[in-house]
Amino acid sequence: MRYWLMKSEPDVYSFDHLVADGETYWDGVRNYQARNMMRDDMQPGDRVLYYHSNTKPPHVAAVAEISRAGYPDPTQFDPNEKYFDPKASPEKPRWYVVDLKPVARLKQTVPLADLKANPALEGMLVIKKGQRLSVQPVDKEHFDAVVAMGGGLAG
DNA sequence: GCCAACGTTGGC
DNA sequence: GCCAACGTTGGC
Repeated sequence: MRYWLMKSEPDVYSFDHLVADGETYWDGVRNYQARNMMRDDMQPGDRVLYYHSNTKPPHVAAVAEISRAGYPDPTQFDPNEKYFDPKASPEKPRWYVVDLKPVARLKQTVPLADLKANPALEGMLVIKKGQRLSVQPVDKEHFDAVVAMGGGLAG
């Protein structure tokens, strides 16, 4: 099993929204590095730190789980979609999604500043300056440390 | 609102 | 194939 961090702007798609939906496909990723991870590396059962970006403060909010491995992003084929890609076709898809379902909130959210302040998280991608990848691999040790910083899983 | 970081595009 | 221009991300 692998561990990941996925960023979402809470105004766009918060963890609460995921809970309300029960499950979602993670559409709209248009970055090749992130695409490759979703297409090639993510497997059902993998655990995900659900990170809220572009909010004050940015923070890890919850844990989610991959519920379906990578498959072509349906939004790339639809001209009415924001994420339509004219260079993609069902025969030659460019972009991939995974399905995600909620596991649980952390008892307390963990702000980015706290992640940066924890020496045990040295090397974690999300705390690096200029790191914009919206899907990132996370070491198990780092994953467990972040969950512990959040007081464990709620409920 | 600013701007650093960085990925992508397109002219040459 | 280089690289300048441009667009986006996302913290601050």
